[in-house]
Amino acid sequence: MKEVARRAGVALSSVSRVLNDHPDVSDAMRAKVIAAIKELGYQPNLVASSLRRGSTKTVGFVVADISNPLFADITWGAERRLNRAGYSMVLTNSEGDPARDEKMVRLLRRRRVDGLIISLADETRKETIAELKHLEVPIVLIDREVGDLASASAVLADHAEGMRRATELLFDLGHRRIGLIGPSESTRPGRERLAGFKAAHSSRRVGVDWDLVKLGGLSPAFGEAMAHELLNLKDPPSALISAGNLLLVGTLRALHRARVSVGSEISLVSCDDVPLAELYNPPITVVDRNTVEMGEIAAGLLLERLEDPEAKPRVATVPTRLIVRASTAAAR
Amino acid sequence: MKEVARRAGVALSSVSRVLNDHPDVSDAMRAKVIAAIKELGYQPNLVASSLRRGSTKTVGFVVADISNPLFADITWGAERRLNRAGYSMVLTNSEGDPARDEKMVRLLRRRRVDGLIISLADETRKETIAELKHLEVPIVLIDREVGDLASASAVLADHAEGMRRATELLFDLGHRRIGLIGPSESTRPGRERLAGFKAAHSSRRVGVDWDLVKLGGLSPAFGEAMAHELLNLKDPPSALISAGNLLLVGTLRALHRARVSVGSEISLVSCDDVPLAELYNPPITVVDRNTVEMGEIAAGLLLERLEDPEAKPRVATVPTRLIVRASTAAAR
DNA sequence: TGCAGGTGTGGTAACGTTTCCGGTAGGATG
DNA sequence: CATCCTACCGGAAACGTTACCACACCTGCA
Repeated sequence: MKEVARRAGVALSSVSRVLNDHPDVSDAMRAKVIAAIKELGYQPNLVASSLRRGSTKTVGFVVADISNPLFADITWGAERRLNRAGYSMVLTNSEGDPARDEKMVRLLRRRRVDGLIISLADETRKETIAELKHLEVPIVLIDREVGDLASASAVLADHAEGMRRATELLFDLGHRRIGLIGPSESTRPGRERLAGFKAAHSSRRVGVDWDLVKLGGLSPAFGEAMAHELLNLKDPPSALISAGNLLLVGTLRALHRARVSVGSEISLVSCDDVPLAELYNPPITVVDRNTVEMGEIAAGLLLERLEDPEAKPRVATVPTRLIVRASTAAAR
Repeated sequence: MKEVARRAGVALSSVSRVLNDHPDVSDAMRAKVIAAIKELGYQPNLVASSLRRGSTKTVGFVVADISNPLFADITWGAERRLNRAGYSMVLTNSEGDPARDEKMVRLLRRRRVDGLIISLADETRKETIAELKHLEVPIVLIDREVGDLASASAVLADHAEGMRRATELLFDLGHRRIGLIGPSESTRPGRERLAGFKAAHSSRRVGVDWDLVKLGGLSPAFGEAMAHELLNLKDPPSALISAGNLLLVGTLRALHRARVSVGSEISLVSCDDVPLAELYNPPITVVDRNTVEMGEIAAGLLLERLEDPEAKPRVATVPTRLIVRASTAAAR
C-alpha cells in the first residue's frame, strides 16, 4: 500500500480512502490510485485491516463431521449465504467429541471470528457452554438447544412432529411393535424424535416398549448393531424407524445380512431424504426437512445480528414433512 | 496482553515469551504470567499475531460444492489433518463456476492464507490460472492438472486404470455397446475416465461409438437427461457407465422411469462407493477410491511445503479399485 | 579481583491497515 | 475584499502482537 501511495504520488490515507470508497475522494485521485494498484497488482492485506477495524469478516463453523451429507448440505447453504454477504467461513470438525467442540470454540475465539455457527456434539457439557458464554460475538445453534445460553439464536427442525406422524402412519398400518434407532438424547434431534415417537404412542394409547428403543449414536456401525439386536429379539418389531441417514445405512446392512426384506417383511422409516432412501427398492418412507435451507437460515440469523448489533437473538423453526413410500406397508 | 503484563508486573515481551514458550524464561516468570492470564481469561489475538509473524496458520480450500459427498469426504480428511498441524481451514464453494474459482482465490490471497488446496471447476480457464500464479504460497490441486503451473503439488486418482478395468469387465461379460455418462473433459476426472474407456475399447479392438458417450456435467439432472437419451436410442446400449456419484442418482431415476431393471436388462457401473451403490438392489459395481485419504494426502502435501519452504512440489497418486457387484451381468 | 559467558528481562520498532484531525484551496456569499 | 463553507488531502496515532537489541545480574574461572 505504501508502494501504491508512492507510485501514485499520494498519501497512504488517500489510498485507503479509495479502497474503501470513502466519499472524500476526487475523481482524479481515484484514477491515479486505481492505476497504481493495477500496475503493481496490489492486493490489500485483510489481516491488517481486520486488526485495525476490529472485525475479521469471518465466521466460525463447528460441526461434528462434514462428511455426513446432512452437515455437508447445511454447510453448503450457510457458506453460500455468508460468502455473498462478504464473510468467509472457517470450518472445523469436532469429530463428535465434546472436548473438541470446546477446543474449536476457543480457537475460533482467538481467531477473532465475528460470529459462530455451531452444532454441538453434546448440548449438556458444562465446559463447552462456559466457553460459548465467554464468546462475545453472536452465536447461532444448529438444531441444538442450550437452556442457559440466552445470547444464541438457533435454527431448529420440527423433528417431533415429523416423527409423530411417521409413528402414527405405522400404527395406522396395523403395526404395534415399532423399533426406534436414533441418536443420543444429549442432542436435540435425539430428544425430539423420541418425543414424537412417544407422543404417537400415547395418542394411540399404546405403551412404549423400551426394549425396542435404541438411542445413542449416529454412525452406520451403531445402526447396524442396534438393528441386529432388534431383529434377534424373541418377539421382534414389525416396523423399524431408523432416525438418521447414516443409521439407515447400518440398518439396511443388518437387514440384508438377516435376509429380511423391507416393505413386505418389515416396514422401515428413516430421516432425511438422501438418494439412498429415494432410490432404494422399495423406496423408503422418510421424515424429510430442507437441510440446505437450514444452513441458509442459520447464516441469515447470524447476519442479521452482525449487521445490526441491536438485533436480538431469534429462533427459527423449519418444518419436517413425511414422504410416504413403499417401505411402509400394512402389518401382517 | 498489556493488561496481563501489568497484572503480572512484567514487560509485554515477557508475556509474549511465555506464550510462545521461548527458552529464555524463568519458572518464576512463567508462573506469574500464567496466573495473570488465568485471572483475566486472556486469549491471545491471532490476527495481530498473524500480522506480525507474516503467517496466518490458515489454509484456503476451494471446492465446487461441499454438498457433494465426494468433496465432503475430501474436506473431512483434509481439515482433520490440517487442524492437527495447527492450521485452520477457510472453506469456499465455487459452485462449479470458473469465474467464482478465480474470485475465491483472490479473496484468499487477500486473507493471506499460508497455502491453498483447490479443486478447480475448470482447469483450462486462463484467468484462474493467472490468479493462481500470482499466489506465492504453496498450492495443492485435487484431482486436477494444470500444465503450466509448476509450483503446485497435486493428488490424483488413477481414474483411467479403474475405468479401463470396468470397461473390460463389461466386454468380458459380452457387452459391445457401452454407454458412458461422465463429467466434462475440462476437468481431469472427465478426461481420465474417457481415456480408460477408450483404452479398453482399443485393447479389445472395438471402436468407440460416440453416440453412446455423453460428457459434460456431474449433476443428477445431467445424469438423468443423458441416461434418458441413451435409453431412447434406436439401438440402446446394453451396459451403462455412470461416472460419478451424482450422475448415478440421475441415471437410476431415468432407469426407474423407463422401467428398465438393473443387472438383468442393463448392466450398470458407477464411480465412488457411496451407500446408494452398496445397498441398491442389485448392488452396483463401482470404481472406488479412498476419498478421505485423498483429502489427507492433499493436506499432507501442503504441510510438507509449509513446514519446509525448500520442499519441492510433488504429485501423489491414489489407486482406484474395481468393486464388482451384481449390477454387472452377462449380456443377453 | 576482574572478566567472560550465560540467563533473564525490559524497551521498542516494526507488521499493514484505518480513522481522526487539521489544513489548504477554491468557490460562494455578504 | 474578507469570510465562510465545502471538498479534498496528508500526517500520525492507533490496533495487538513479535523479534531484536541492550542491559543487568550471576556464576565460575583465572
